[in-house]
Amino acid sequence: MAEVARVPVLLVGLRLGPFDYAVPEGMELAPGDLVEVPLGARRAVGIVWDGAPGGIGSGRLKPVRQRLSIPPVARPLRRLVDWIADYYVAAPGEVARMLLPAVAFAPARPEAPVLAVDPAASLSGLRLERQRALAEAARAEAIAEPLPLAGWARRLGVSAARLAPLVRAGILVPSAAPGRAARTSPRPPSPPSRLSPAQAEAAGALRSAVRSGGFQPFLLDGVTGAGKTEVYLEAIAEAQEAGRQALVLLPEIALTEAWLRRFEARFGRPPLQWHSALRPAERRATWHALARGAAEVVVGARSALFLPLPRPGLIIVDEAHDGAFKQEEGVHYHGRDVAAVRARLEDIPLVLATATPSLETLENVARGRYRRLELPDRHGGARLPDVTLIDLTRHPPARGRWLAPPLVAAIDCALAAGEQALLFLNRRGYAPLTLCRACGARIRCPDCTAWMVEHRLARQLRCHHCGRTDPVPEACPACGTAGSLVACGPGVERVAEEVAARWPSARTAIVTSDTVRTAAEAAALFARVEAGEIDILVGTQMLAKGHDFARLTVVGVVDADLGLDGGDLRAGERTFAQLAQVAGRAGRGERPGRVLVQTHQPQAPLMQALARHDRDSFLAAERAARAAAGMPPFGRLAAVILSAEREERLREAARLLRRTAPSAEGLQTFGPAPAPLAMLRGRHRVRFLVHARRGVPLQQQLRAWLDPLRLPAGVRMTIDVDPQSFL
DNA sequence: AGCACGCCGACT
DNA sequence: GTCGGCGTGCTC
Repeated sequence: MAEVARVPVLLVGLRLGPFDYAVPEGMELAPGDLVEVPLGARRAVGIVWDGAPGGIGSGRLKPVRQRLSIPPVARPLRRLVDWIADYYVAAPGEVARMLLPAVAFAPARPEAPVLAVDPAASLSGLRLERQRALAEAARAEAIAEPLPLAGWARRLGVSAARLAPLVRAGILVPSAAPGRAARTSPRPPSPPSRLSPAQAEAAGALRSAVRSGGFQPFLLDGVTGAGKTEVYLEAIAEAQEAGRQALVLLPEIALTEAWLRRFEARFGRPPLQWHSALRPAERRATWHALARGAAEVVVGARSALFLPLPRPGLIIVDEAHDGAFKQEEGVHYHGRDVAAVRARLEDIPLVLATATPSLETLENVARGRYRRLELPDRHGGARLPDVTLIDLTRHPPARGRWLAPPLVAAIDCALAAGEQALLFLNRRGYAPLTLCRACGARIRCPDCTAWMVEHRLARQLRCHHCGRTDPVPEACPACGTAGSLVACGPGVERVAEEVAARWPSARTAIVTSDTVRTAAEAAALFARVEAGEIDILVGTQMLAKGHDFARLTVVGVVDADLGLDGGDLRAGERTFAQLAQVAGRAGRGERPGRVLVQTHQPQAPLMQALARHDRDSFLAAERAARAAAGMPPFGRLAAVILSAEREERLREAARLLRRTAPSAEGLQTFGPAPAPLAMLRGRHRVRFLVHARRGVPLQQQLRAWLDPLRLPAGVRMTIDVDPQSFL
């Protein structure tokens, strides 16, 4: 009997396979093709995978049902799936789901025809006065670029139906220049902004790397305000000139208005965007435009790493130190590291841009794997701000207040000079803790090991871990005493309250994920800041990133010690980066900036290094400590977190893991320890931590340990290789 | 991840 | 006497 042709198929979204399927007579399948296959009683979507099929008996083979008309998954992306599954100890089918967003399955919609005003057309075909007025208005718009009908309707403030007579009368005519092609076709870029010698040198190195191609990783290392963006925009220009696509990753795309404006200033049009706030139609258009190679530049959050790029030329990770690149749900991956692997698999240059590189990245530089390009000075002659440490033990704020006298004085000065100030406190809400004066009870989340945080503006108590919200109670829920609840400690809302009391005429804005939810809101806010309509900004880390406010001269850090408790491996590194970033918002324009840092430990090396702008000596000390302890990047960690609703099931699972835990040469397993969030969303959690010396095959050990285990029902296991946060 | 199969409590 | 709870196992 003739052997049936078979292919391995990776089942998308399933922790299975690849499975073999029979290829029906007359169907042509190549690796990367998307197919629909039968799976038990249901149907599943799969990707034809590479390599030899498995050896399952041909009697059990089922045939592929159909080949889907979706652009196939290119080989570098297939290898990326394999790499991620292997490195992060995940199922390849689960990883594969990340490259097929739902919109990939919706066919690209045909482009709406675009219309332009025919200047020669006569208005005599219009009978009604209001139609003629509309036609005049359309002419007056004198829009160079043709728009689809809906675009004209928006522009003129009428419904699309009211424009129909104008189309019939030949005033709005189909245009030969299609809108989308006009937006994406190569156009000579405007002359680059003037670059400093250091910028020009870095840009030259990047341009030549893009020109020659090949995997070449760079660290673009420049102080805040050094003009890193302008440098890598030159590399993007080079990619465009070579007809290649560029991918730019930013930590929080919703706040990239300023970035988009700089891009548009350089290239004359915006790039495509990819982030969670996109509407489905935009998503679909973007995905398909990239897949068919029509678009040149896409900027996005970490999920943009998995977009199809048939002609890739360059990957940039901006603010590469940022913790937001680490995915903490589902497949735990680090966007920065996956970007590096994708660049290697695509054989193209990679640029990590940051003022505060991670120790991991610096180690790659030290070992000669990454090339460092340095921008030591601020752009345009601006100086780095003066950083003053305020010793809170010597200059305590008044009781119930949070701003120490020296910081108040500095803000007084700035306001008197018509300048702006920023107060940074990485704590949302009004107060992190509410307690009862009568009985001492503290209000906690019933589902998490966490306090409920008062949000006074929203009149709610919120759990920042599970999203639970409760009304603020009138009486203590424990003892019933009315009016006994008091707010403890400051959040941004409380600092803003103090600001309002102290500077009643100052215009203040609170900037957190609660108050600024969308890109449009962020854009509107930052426009007001630039127009001088805001005097004092009070906000969380959202304010620390990338913004460039020319009239902002004073930055106050309300509590610099906040990130340091908790015994996290990277607490120091992260705190330094965050404070250096927020400090970097001061004095970016012509006026010099001042940063005032409130701390209880001004003598701590971290604070001293911050005050002296001496990043490198701080990092050298951190590096030495990590090396001595064999901690990353001089050794590796993986966390295994078990969670269950029923505590006894969790204990049972923990005992099982403990009993079977690997201990090999250079490998140690610690735990079970209660996870720092011992309860999250109603599930109990414990954590194991595996430490491996350099060169020990960590993932192999994890698989050998965990794959054969049969966990008790209801117990979930999460593996986090290279954990960044220790929650 | 689904979905079927299978073995023990409250209903028509 | 059945409906249904979810624990267990399987899917090329």
